[in-house]
Amino acid sequence: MAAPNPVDAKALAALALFAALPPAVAEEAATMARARALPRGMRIFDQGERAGRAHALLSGCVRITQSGSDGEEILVRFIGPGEIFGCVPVLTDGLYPADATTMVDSLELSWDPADLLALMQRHSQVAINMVAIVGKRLGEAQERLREVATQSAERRVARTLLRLLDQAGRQTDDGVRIEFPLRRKDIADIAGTTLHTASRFVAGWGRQGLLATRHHHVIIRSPDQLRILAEEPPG
Amino acid sequence: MAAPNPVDAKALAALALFAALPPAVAEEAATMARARALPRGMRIFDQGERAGRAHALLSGCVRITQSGSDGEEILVRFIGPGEIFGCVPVLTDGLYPADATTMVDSLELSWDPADLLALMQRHSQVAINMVAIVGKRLGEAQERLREVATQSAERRVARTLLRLLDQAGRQTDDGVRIEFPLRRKDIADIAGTTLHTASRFVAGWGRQGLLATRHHHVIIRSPDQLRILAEEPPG
DNA sequence: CGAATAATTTGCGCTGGCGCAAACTTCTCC
DNA sequence: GGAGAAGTTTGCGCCAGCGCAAATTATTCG
Repeated sequence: MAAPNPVDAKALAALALFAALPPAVAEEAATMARARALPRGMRIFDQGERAGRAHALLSGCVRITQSGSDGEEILVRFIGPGEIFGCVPVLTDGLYPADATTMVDSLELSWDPADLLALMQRHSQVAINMVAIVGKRLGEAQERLREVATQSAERRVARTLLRLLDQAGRQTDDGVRIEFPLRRKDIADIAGTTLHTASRFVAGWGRQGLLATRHHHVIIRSPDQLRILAEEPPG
Repeated sequence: MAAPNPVDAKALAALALFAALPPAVAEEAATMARARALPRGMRIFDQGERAGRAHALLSGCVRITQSGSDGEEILVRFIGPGEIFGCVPVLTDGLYPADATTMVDSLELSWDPADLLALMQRHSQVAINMVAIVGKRLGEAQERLREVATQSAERRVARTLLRLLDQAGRQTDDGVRIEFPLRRKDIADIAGTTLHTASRFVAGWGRQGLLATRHHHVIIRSPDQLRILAEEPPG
């Protein structure tokens, strides 16, 4: 299952974690990394499990979910190509805080926690980049928190789609397509509502020609209309 | 308003940011730091403002709030002694993501962003400590997110009090006292509900002798009872 | 291509908790 | 100590959106 080294150092340089660093560092990281091809639907790690590896995604996409003791879950975030995941516990309590599952066939790199830590110690810029990455996610989480606590379900669903558009939107001749396979349940879990409520809004917007769904992919035809729904109180 | 240097290096060593570091580094940070005494109710920085300083709290307490374009706000977190705040934007977009206000007379340290950045570059452990701090907060934010999205208001209010108890609880002969001055509105803003709803629950628990409020301080008489409410579906 | 399966849509009733408003209590400051 | 301000409690009505359940449609696979 594990591909042997050498891992391509150029692929590493594309990670935000290694931005603004000399190529030598990326090569150093490459020698310590392990590459793996992961089939669709594969569980990469489980919430609460000992963090045995720190991960980065080269291609594909990974769903990070967190579930409580009562079984209720939320979708914490989607990981796209070039993003890291499961790296924070290396520096905290050593336990993965969430589940990670591939949504399509994917290619990941991973490191032994001790190796990554050593790399960060040798090259402070790597650690600094990581603060920036984690800090950005913290800001996003706090913004979502405010939205879930104060805004209507409709606005939240609209904002969810807009955010995904930003993260993984690609122009097609039909509109902007979100490059993650999205079920209604996924949208609901990000927006913090139920499958049924999310479906009602998305179906309504589909009827208005604002967006369309094909093969579990959402295509936004008029982002501006959606933006209005996301900003404005219901009208 | 600004006290002149020297800043006490021993005070710095108490910050989580400088944990596991030789005293020399704390002294280096001390020479760059500026100390200020802040009166109660003072706005330290505003959301969206250019991040002119990175902050740490020596004593007192600071409330971090985030508000949206519509004026709705949430209480992101309380900062207690030894915690840093307003440090992440140093490494990201350079804009404070929230408001910070003192809740009591407080003492803060602050650095020029460039100085803190240079310090992190020279001493990777400082940057690594910061990843740990920010990562821990990210985990907490995601947990709150799940709670707001899936649990009843009652459970969330109960959990809010328990979390504050953890962060700033001190045993007294009357029960465990939360060392932050807390209005009902604060509790509501953390729990993600309204003043009225939060008040109903807290008042009810007060009537049952589970807790008491005096001088804007909450005293929990039986944390265990509260814990049951936080865990169990309403019954 | 068609059957089996999975996902989505939609109707309907119900309720948690929000919003408003008013009474009451507690702090603050002169 | 008393007037005023600030914070809290509580009653009441209402509705967004959850939960259940069933029909419909899309997707997968033999």
